[in-house]
Amino acid sequence: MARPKSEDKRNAILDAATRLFAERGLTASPTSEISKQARVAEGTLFTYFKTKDDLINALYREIKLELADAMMSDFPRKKNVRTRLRHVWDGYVNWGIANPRQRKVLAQLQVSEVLTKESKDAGGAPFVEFQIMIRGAIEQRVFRNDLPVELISKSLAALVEATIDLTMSNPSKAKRYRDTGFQMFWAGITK
Amino acid sequence: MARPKSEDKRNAILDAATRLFAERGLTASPTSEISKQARVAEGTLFTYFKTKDDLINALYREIKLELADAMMSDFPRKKNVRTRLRHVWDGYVNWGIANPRQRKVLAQLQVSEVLTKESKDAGGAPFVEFQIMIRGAIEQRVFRNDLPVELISKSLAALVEATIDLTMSNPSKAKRYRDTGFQMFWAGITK
DNA sequence: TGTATTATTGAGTAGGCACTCAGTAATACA
DNA sequence: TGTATTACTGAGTGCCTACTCAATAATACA
Repeated sequence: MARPKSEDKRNAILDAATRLFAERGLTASPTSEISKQARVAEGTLFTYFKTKDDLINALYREIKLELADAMMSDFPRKKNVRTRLRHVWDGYVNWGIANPRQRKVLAQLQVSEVLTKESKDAGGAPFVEFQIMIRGAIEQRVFRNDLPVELISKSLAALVEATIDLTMSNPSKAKRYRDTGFQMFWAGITK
Repeated sequence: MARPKSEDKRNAILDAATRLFAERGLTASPTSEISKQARVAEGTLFTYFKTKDDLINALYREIKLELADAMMSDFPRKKNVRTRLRHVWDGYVNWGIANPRQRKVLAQLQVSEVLTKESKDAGGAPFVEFQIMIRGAIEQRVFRNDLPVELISKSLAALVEATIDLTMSNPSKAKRYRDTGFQMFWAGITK
């Protein structure tokens, strides 16, 4: 085994990358600066991640996992569809407000050209339970006719994003935006 | 006046940039490659745009203008709100399907760190008429209570984007997606 | 305690990039 | 036609970047 790698250092590197990526963008954040902020030598960064692209892909998976966690923890499996969707909605909104940097980085990563197909698949994996819920609800005719699964999940994501944006620029109305946004979403998908 | 600049060359540069940015991303598209594809010398690029960031900002405005044009041309000012919104919806969807590259580039630009505040303002300007329509409809109580203007415009954009994504991956259902998406949007915002 | 293995360091390297500039060609205007 | 002005060219420049590597230190295990 010899000397083991340190989970702390790995996290410090990912944290530093998150901060820099959010502030300056992916390509304006050199590995020299990332390692400096993480308080490790530049070479160390490359023992934890083979290339900068590797680091970026790892960060993507990490953030997706966190987000899925925020949405699916304490998921009320026994309750009705509306309640379950509302749970997911709130989890997403709260996560976005509490983690603006990760959210900003995620937005950059999703349009970047460096994510591999494997990373994209891995990023979607934690959301399977959510997908299954949607499919179940479609079969039970909870939603309006012929709504494709993707339209539902994408519009949820989209409306949540809009809700977070609004809340960030006017935090005192947080509760109202969260309610209004969800009502809008629910009215859109049900008959 | 001496020798004038050529509108053609300027467009060729912007076109080449659009193609490259869509395929490889902003930062993986060197000015040497852009000028090569535009069939001009690299120096020429810098007589039309002072810096690469300048070029990017100019491209952003150009694309936003095209999009606004697609949404607002033949705008039926006399018809009711639903019809007008549907017009805008269709214009946006059709533009996105017909111009996948520009759409992809726009997505990249919007999260990039190079857009100036001036460019962002300029990019929003062509959509004022749309904003005015929304505000008018709110005053006339067409929508459900207390919907913020931004939530309406952002969710329109978001649902259109989702609709376009779906259509691109399943073109035979184009018409259905367009209808379903809009119905969903309309049901969401009205009471 | 000794040893094999691996992490850590940071100066060094090669490659790529945005941008320049001196020479040349094209155009507007007198 | 002549001239002033400006566009056009592409080799050249200096900076910055991702990544390497030889030396050193830390750890697991016998």
